[in-house]
Amino acid sequence: MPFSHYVNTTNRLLAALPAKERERLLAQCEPVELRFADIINKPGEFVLHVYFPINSSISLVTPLEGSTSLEVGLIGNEGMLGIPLTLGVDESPFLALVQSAGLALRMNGAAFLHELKRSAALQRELNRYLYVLISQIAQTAACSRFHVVEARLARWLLMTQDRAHSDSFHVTHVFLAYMLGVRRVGVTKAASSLQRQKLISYHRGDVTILDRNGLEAAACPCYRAEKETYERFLGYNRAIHHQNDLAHS
Amino acid sequence: MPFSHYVNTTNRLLAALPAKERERLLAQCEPVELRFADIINKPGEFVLHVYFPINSSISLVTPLEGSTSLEVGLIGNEGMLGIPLTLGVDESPFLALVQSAGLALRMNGAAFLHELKRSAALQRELNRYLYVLISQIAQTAACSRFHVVEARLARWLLMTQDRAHSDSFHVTHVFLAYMLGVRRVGVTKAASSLQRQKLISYHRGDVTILDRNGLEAAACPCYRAEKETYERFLGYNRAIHHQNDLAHS
DNA sequence: TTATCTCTGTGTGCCAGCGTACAGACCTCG
DNA sequence: CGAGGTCTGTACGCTGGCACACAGAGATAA
Repeated sequence: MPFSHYVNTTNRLLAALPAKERERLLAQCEPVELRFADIINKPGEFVLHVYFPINSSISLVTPLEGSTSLEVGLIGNEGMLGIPLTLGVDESPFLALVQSAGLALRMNGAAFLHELKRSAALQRELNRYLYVLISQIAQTAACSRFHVVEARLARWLLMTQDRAHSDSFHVTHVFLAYMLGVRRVGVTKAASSLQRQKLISYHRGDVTILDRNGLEAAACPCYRAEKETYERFLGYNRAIHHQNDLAHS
Repeated sequence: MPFSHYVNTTNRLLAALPAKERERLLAQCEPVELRFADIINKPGEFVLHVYFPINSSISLVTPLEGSTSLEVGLIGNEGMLGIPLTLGVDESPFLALVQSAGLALRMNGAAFLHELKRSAALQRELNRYLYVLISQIAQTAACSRFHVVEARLARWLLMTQDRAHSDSFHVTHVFLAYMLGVRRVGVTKAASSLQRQKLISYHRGDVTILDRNGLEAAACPCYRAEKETYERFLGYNRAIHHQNDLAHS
């Protein structure tokens, strides 16, 4: 089954599961095409499904009184949307919207909970992922408090590129302003600065990363910090350890 | 045993457990006196114990490169310090320090994990608490991004008062600046403004809340929002529901 | 009492980001 | 081809918080 083979290597959370449990989950997933800026979940709404992104990414946005808001988390193929379910809560505190279009696997919430009960491996994976997500939210909090727009924008672009698995993707200045919690004008300034430095190029929403290293230099240290956290707790090395653990048990 | 009777009504997380499991946990806890500004855990350090605050409170602080930092969470008698353990991780991403002095119950991490495995009720409680904590971190992120110092300070004072269960507590401007991620001077300005409005009074670190309602009006909406989240997911009403659930089962 | 340390208050210049407004370039569709 | 919508660039005055510096008042200990 080529499809299943394809996807089980692309969502890393699923990929880290023992084959049997992974197949059981995949059998209950349906592939869905996520479109840019689609809203998957509103704050306070029931969570009906969980999503495992493949090459798409999903933003977690905290609403605030008024029209302001702030992205606090970003979910790509390293994770899952629908964490509240694993915590025994059936609603989400966040607005979840598609940040870069692409493929994801969707699974019914009740079915997911049923599988979660059966699979200790899945519990373990999700727990670790939750730890990383919390770290990310906290890091983003400090970042958005202290760092200037240009550095935050650079970080955002890098994180999105990592999750889109592509050098170019679609995103407008208005959308970025919404995510970063700044004015659109602020994004325009920062973006044109990055473009002048030949780190990126864009035209009416189509952004291309030209110089990844340069962009990393322009980004705040949060990008590196976050990446290290991911590597450390969800990365390849850990997977090796995990295999060893299994071998010993 | 008067001590055990006293404490089991004061940490709400423990109080929500069935008597048998609560007693088992309490038997393995030791009471500790937490002193102002004591550091319980540094980022990246091993988590050796979990803490259930009684009338003390503990801050979770995200460190950033340089000397800057930001408080992202606050733990009082509604919760527990040591969440990473429940996620299968033995270190914390945060600096945990005592924000208001008082009593807490401390338990060995390994013993806690052992009990956690045995007690479905404890798992349930901690899961819900974790959900609330995540909401709080995200709320704080947006708050510190958008709201002015004076409103944030008011919020902070209210949250601390709630957890200290007392109208006055000890905290200096420097400490507050550290928590709020601003300059000490900024705190001095905001605090003297609140004092001019007769909402609080302070002298060399001893703060007293004079007008709680006024302070709530001066605080950003985040305070109310957060309180509602707590009530909703950890509060009394939920406890009632919980009792009903038990009765039906 | 005196020296020292801690805590709080004030002042000055600076800057990033804000709110608002407007204009030009580009795209799409009738 | 023209009309209307979308995306991006620029300008202007404003303000909250920044860095830095200094001063005075209260606490503490010799």
